[in-house]
Amino acid sequence: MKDSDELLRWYDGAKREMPWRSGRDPYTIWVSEIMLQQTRVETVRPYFNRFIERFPTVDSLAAAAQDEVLALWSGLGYYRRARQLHAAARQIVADGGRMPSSEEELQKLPGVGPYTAAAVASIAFGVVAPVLDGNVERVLSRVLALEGDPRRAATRRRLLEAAGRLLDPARPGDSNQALMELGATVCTPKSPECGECPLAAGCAGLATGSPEHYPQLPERRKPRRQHRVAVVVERDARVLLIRRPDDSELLAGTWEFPWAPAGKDGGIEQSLAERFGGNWQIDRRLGRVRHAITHRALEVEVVRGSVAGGEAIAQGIESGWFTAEEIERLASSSLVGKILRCAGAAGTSTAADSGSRPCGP
DNA sequence: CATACGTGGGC
DNA sequence: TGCCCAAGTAT
Repeated sequence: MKDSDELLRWYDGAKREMPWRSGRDPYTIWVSEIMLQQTRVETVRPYFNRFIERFPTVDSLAAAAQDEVLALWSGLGYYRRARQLHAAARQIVADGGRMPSSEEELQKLPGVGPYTAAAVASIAFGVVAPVLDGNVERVLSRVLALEGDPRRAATRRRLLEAAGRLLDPARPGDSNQALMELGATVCTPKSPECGECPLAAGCAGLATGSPEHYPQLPERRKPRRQHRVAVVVERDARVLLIRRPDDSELLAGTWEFPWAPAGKDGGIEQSLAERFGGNWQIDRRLGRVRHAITHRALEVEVVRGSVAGGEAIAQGIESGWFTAEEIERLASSSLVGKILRCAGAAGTSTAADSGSRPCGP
């Protein structure tokens, strides 16, 4: 039996149930593929369900405000995906409302690269196009016992060719998903279960005796650590948030507490004044939130504060006073929720008198 | 081509 | 605790 047949037979018996696998609506599949970028299936599942319930069609997504889209994305990470998904939906509607069906058209959408274009084209439209994601890269690096960094362009071409050979022209979408599912559940980064693998017979990596040796990924750079002081300013059961600019490199378009770099002696109030205007008075009582990001780790110390001089937030910086309910609905960074719970502000927690006890994860 | 982007889970 | 990893894309 051909490898592609073995693979599909295995997939038919071993595939996991996923909400986006129930239908073949291109919009739904597109949304799922964007959410799944660098994100585990189990993490995506609840976000996907909430998102599709609120935005069941391209038109409903295109008609939404960006803040609401970001709020539904809150906690999922890589927020650029949400903004680009939203922008792409508006682009599609402006062009007539039909989902693009070819790889070439799909890849013109913001946030859609080679992987997502091939995934949507094959799964939703039956286009015979191989995908190359992290799973496929690992599975085929092992099958071929490929030495060297698999992310080099030349190597990727070879992997894509191998993926194409495993594609069943009658079921390209299932073939692609089968290879990814295999990587996610059997051909895992550590301790692969080669006994369960439909490709084991022809796997050169397994034949070497140490399939885990592949793929040979380059070392990662260590993240740098940043220390910040975030200020929870509360007034009439509302808290002050600042909106990050859309072109911000980090957490663009999301709301956050006013913050300043920590460590400058006595300079927090001054730093805040320079950044946001107004006279800041800070009551240093609250705890600490650790916010880890892949490439930067933030150690956020949370303190209470107040702003003298009315709404003295510098012009040009978008800011607002939010109730806990509004934050629940609209605030788009999960760090805001963490800090709010830590601070016990606006009636969101019973930890209001947590004193200087560190809090957070 | 290297780097940055977020977060949560596993060991 | 700290490190690795996960259905990639944009710059």
